[in-house]
Amino acid sequence: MVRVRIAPSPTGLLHIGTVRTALYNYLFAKHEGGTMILRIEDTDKERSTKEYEKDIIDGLVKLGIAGDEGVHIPGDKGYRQSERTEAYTSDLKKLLEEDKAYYCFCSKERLEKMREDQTAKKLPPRYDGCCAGLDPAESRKKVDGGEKAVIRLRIPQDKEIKFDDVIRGETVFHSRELDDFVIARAIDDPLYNLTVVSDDHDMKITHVIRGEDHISNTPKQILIFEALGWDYPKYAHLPLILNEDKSKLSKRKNKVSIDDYLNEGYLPEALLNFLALLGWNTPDEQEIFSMEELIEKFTLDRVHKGGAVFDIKKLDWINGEYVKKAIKDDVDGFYETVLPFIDGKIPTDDPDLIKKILSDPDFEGRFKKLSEIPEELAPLFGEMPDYPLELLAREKFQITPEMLKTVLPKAKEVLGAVDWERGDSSKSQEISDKLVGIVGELGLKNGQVLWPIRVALSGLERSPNFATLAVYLGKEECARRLDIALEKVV
RNA sequence: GGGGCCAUCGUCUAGUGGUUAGGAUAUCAGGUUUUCAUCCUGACGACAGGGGUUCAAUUCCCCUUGGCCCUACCA
Repeated sequence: MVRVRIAPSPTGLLHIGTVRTALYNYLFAKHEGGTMILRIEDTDKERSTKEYEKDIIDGLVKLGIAGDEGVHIPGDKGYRQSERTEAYTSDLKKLLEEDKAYYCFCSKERLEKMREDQTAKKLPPRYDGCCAGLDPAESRKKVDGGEKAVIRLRIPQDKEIKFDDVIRGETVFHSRELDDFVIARAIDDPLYNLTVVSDDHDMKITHVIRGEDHISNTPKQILIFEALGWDYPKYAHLPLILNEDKSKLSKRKNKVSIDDYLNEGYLPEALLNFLALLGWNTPDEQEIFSMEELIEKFTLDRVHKGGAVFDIKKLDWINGEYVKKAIKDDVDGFYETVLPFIDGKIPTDDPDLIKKILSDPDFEGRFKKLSEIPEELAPLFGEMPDYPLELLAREKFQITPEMLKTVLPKAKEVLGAVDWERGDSSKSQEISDKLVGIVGELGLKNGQVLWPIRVALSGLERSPNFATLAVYLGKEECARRLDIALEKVV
């Protein structure tokens, strides 16, 4: 039975990289019919906060990769490391009793200086084993007497540590490259490598799927597993997500918090689809996948080894595809998700009108992100921006003010002859035909008629086309805007 | 410095001991009875370098180079 975990530490908002790792764990677990555990790694009391923890859990639930039946979250069947101190203490005691670990009384200052010296001599910075030879009973007495001491793992002298990475194949480290690293600040204050091992064992994790940046932690953790006499899980190290300059994705160079993307109007499914493709794909040419398809098709053997640059342009494209699909499939649901983005910017007293606009073919593809919607819809609501006569009498189309004096009233007359309810797109063709008819009637060119009409209706250099504008502006507003244009001419 | 990982268009990637090295995105150009957007068509664009192995290497091996990760009493 496959059992995986996603183990974020609550020291920041939910990170894109965490989401990708969570997604791969989720897809793997679901594909294999296994379970996934959400474990909050909050042993660093200085940096961990409840706010971040909440943001992470809520975010994963919101994205749909935690909180359902197969994925346990803290309070449910998930875990919080801060609540497992007894387990760690008991493991630490065992290691101490069996002399697999020892107390170290070295001061931070001494260690720091030692590291500096080693670095200066171009030696690898390693613990010198100063306290390794201390009598355990003596050390114990000193600690009981209140003296401060960290706990270090005793590393085997000359040993190869091998593991078969599911994604990378056999990976070998030599124990000589490691030093007796600290596994706890105190008997009741464990550090990362110890807690991970303790948790992964107690939680019966079968596969550890995590970022490549943990490869070098793996031999350390394996050594702890062995010291404790436990089998260790299978490891799968995922390629990193990269900044444009190929360095590890960082908030200095990119937006990394998932909230930023959600707030900008990227859809959760689009985000997940995009993230899934960063380091994994299918041999066919499919790029858009539903969650069901991802679960069905996801396998670790198709995960890449090389890191992938986070390309926001591609995300925009994928999001655009999802937006189009969402409008076609369920415009009511889409309107609900759009509401927070347009509220206060576009009148929302007539939801049906907005839904019609969103569904209009002329609006297809006009927004890739929900945050772009208010701006795109603005020409249809409220007051137009003021614009100069030159915009109306565009030189490019050889439009003269004299032409406008006949075209604009003609347009008003033609539109006056058509009856339509604001938003009745079935009249779009008729409106269009009538306005295009002016072209032949006055013996002008398309641009000489249609451009000024469109500008008059929108006040903008760029906008949806004249018929679309007319339909959604409504008859009265069209007349009013044509009058405004006419005033500029006379 | 040490250790580890990685290497196909700008980016995400497919792929094979013999292919016109494929797709997507981005960019550019043309078209879609006005603009913008969409859409369609087209163009541009890659096997890091050097050695081997082989009749034949982008593909297998080695080296170099380059990039990245780790090198905490963070996770």
